[in-house]
Amino acid sequence: MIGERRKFTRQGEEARREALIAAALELIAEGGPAASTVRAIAERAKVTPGLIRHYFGDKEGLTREAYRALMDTMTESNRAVLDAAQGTAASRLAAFVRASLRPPVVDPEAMGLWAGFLHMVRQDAAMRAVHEATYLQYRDMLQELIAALPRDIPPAQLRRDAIACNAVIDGLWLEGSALPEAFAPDELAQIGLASVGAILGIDLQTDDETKDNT
Amino acid sequence: MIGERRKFTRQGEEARREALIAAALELIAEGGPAASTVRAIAERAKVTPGLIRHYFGDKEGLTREAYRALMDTMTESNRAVLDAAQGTAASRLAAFVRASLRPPVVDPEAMGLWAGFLHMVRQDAAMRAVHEATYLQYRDMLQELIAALPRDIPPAQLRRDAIACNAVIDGLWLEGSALPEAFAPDELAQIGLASVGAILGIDLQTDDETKDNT
DNA sequence: TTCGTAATTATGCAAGTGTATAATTATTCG
DNA sequence: CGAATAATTATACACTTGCATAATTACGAA
Repeated sequence: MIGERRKFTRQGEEARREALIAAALELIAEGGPAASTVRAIAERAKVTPGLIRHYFGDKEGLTREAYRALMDTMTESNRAVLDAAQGTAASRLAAFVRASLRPPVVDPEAMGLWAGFLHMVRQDAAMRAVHEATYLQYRDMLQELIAALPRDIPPAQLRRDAIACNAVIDGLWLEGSALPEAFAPDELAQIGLASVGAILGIDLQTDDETKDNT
Repeated sequence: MIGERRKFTRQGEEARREALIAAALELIAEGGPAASTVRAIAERAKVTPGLIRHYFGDKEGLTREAYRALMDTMTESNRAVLDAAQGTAASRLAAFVRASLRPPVVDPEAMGLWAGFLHMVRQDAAMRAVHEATYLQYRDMLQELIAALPRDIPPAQLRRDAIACNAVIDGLWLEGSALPEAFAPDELAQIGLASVGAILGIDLQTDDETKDNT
């Protein structure tokens, strides 16, 4: 009578998959890939390691799906910001940039998560495809916003502008997430707006929406 | 007579430390932090695992010193580019930007290395200090170059300009390293020059040195 | 209620991990 | 040439990892 077998309730495929994916993402964000062991994942998902095999085949399968889920969430969130943005083309672009340079997007744990997956992305073709798709989706949203601006530029320039704006935003996001206390609150967003504006030759800062865009 | 004890020659502290550090860096670059086990490191350095303990105390000690060595090399290399750059302030800045957006700086393995360390940086205070110092050194070089430009701006603006230019360069470096085949050769450098120029309000592209700066 | 089945847990295992300790050997110094 | 010593290797160990397989148990259907 030493070991009472653990009680459990059946929660169905979807709930379990989500719980395991969420657990894996949390662990990678907190302690890097090394911290996301099958046992740690199972414990956090309040489940036994065997379920990982049952639902995902093996740990790599879970990791792949976790990455895909993460990227889907990010894209979805960006899309929501894009759709919610109102007003002129410039103010919509400004809102998009601002959202990318503030919490919860700028966040040390989010960056840890991103970095944790980076080396897997380099070695796994399937994951690299997901990464590339996500990157291009973001850039396309940006390009869409840029194209709507009242400017007169050759089409070839559009791609370059989008790449450049994407890069500033990425760089600021990275630095703000890696060294959070090195920047004043909203300093990143302001620099981002100024830089994107300068690159595109328009003014994004004297827009009314500087304070909030709920 | 089954096991002949392995022959060896004494190579002194410095050589062994360097070999072990180089081995650790290579392994992290190739396969991420998980690939840099004590046994793999020792094998690549043509040495036995015990030497890691002997020279670095433990694996974490080696990892710390490897990171420090990597960062020192990067800073040194940037410094060399800075010192070698000739001509007007604008052309020196252009050379600096260009060097940061071409191989061997833009390189998938270099990025893998950088990403591999990122999560350790978040958790280890000593490594975070090294990271912050390296980042600020790079930004200061940039700021120095920017300050020398023939512009008339308030001093508060200088810091912001440096942060912004650093961010574009970082972002372009990242994207070029993560998706090498997504960009034409030298496309990144051109976009970088155009963007930095736009942010600073000067022209960096019609400079003569566009082609080479050996 | 009973039974079948799929979801879930329990157990076991081979391989790999970092590190401590002991054994050896190359080199230096007298 | 011989002895001392530090550099290097060898061995051992406790722990962790991912995964396979077997045992159970919750739940739906008849």
